[in-house]
Amino acid sequence: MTRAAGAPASAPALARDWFDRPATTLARELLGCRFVHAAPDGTVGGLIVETEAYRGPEDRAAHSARGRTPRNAVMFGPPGFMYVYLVYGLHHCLNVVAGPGEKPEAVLIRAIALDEGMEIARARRGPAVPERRLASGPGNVGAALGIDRRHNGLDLLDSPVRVEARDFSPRVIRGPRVGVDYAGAWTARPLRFWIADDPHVSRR
DNA sequence: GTCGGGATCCTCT
DNA sequence: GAGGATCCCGACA
Repeated sequence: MTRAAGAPASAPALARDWFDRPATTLARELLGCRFVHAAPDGTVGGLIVETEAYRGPEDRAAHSARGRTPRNAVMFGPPGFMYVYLVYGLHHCLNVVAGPGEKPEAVLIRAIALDEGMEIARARRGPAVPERRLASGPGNVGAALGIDRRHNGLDLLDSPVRVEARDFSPRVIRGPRVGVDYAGAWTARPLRFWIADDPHVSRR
């Protein structure tokens, strides 16, 4: 992956239509896009390098599999919104709601290669954490970017959190998702996507 | 109201 | 590789 060092280039935020497609497609297309959170204590952002697609109600691993609830209601809304939830009572996982239309699909952001606000991320994660692990793994992404349940339901087109178009085409590898052993036939489906040879990917 | 489980991560062995 | 941390959510009574 090649990209100029130093200050990240500014790219236009993506339009609603861009998010309006199945999670499998969106999970691929999000790789290489910049994810940015302009928090009150500073801006942290970087390139998305690892994602997982969670399909509609038929996907037993997806939170939408058991129907609409107060927690997962955002998934049942329009695409381009954030779905944030707490797992294991500790970690906030960050999803982008996909389409098509209001089909309850979403893409989990599993790893980001930070290129902005590294010192802020380190302050949140701890001084001993190596750079490549600052936002590697879904729980770490939430921690590094300062995302929690207060961000659930935010519009990526109109909030301090946004996604910017990518300016290159990464080489993408796909494989089974992580931590969904309970999902029957869906466990082995290759719905996890990552950029080949990127050191920030959580499980290589 | 109660209870069991979970889209994780880190430390220790 | 194993196990603990930690608490919200959803199912059920």
